[in-house]
Amino acid sequence: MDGSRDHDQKVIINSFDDYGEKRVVNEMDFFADKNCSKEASATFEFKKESKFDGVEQELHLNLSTGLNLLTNSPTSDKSTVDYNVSPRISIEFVAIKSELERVSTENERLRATLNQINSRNYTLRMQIGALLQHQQNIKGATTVDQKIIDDKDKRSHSVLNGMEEKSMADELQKNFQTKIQIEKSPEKKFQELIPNKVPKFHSSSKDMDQAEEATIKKARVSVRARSETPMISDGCQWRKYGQKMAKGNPCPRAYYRCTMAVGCPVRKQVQRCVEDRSVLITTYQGNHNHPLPSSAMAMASTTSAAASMLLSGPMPSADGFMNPNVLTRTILPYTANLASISPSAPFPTVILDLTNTPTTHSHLQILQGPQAIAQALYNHSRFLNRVSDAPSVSNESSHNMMNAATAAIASDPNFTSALAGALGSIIGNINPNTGIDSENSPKNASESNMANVSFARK
DNA sequence: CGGGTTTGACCTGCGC
DNA sequence: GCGCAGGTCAAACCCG
Repeated sequence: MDGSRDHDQKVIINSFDDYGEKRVVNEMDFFADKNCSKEASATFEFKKESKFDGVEQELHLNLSTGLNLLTNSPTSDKSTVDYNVSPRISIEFVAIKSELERVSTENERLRATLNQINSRNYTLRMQIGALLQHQQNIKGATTVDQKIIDDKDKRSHSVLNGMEEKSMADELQKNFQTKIQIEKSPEKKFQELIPNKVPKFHSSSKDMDQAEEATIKKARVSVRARSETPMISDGCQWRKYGQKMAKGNPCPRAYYRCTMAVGCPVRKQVQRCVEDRSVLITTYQGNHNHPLPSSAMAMASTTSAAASMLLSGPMPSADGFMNPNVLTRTILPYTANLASISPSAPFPTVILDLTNTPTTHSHLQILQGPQAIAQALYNHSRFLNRVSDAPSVSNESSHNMMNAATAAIASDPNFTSALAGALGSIIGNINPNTGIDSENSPKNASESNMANVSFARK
């Protein structure tokens, strides 16, 4: 984008989108009427030249923000947006509508795929759990309880003879180990970044593996949110198992564990912020070993993705690797503290701060709470996609981001439109009625996914 | 009576 | 080794 200012306070702006198409904001006339300065407003004449199906089209949008730019005016909070759309938009509107239908169909297909994958994942986890339990019983079942479990287990597996059972167990174990190795690799990178915040590692590979597992297990996601209730509703069922007074905070810390499935390892701690009692700090640890209701998917996926992002190690940059604290800048470049990695926490911890009051950036004013998370994740995803080095890492992180945003959006249709609008304003190419970016078709699976979800609930 | 909460005891890791 | 703090356990208690 380039611009120049003439003597009449007009700003001429030319911009180019990602595809090199020229977008011309002809005029930003903040003080056109010098004799009527009391009601000065910003007017954007938005002229867009694009090619659709080989036919050159022009889209004229006259956007009157209605913003009273005078700071002393008592009516400054009555900002409105008026869209006077030229009839020429109708052609493009039809094209957009068909694109929307196509995207919706694609979204349904992806949703079905996602459900299928989740289902398979759940089945595999159950099989692994049963297998590990079985192996443990076989190895050293010395207590009475273990013998009882072992007997029950043997009875339940009586259909299989010993050889078949062993073969299946070996196969599962093999697959499980392969999967674990794949999932562990990013963790090694994480150790290099914050060696002081993870348990001490020893030279032997066995110890190394144990330490890595411990770190993965202990990775935490802390969510700060304003709430008058003792616990924020995240869709899961929790059972309180302890309460302690933490040092330096007069408010007690409550300990909860997930009770949606037997043996679910997820724990959470809830404590009020010492600086601001209205802020509730909820710290999640672990991954659910069971399917979640849609109401719980938003928070679970967000925290899971944040943890994955944390554990996925350094993000690439032109001159090597970035410190993970770059999250603060890349996840949400507009506000400083929505997401960060706590340097003082005993375990690697991502902090998602949802307490931010709206900023002066207009496109962020509609984003609060889960919307802010989705915004952050989307920003991060876009950032990663612009970085060319180490695509495996960036793609993985990006994918996790998008999963979280997807779940958050899908779980709450109320902010779908808001998010779509926000994304449109960020991308800078938006249909004000649909929030659809008509020509910036997603460049990769992540963005495609995001767009699909944004439009699906309309 | 079953499930959830409370609360003191216990365990563990870490710093000195 | 000792003390401290965080985290967990489990018996007692509460509630619908």
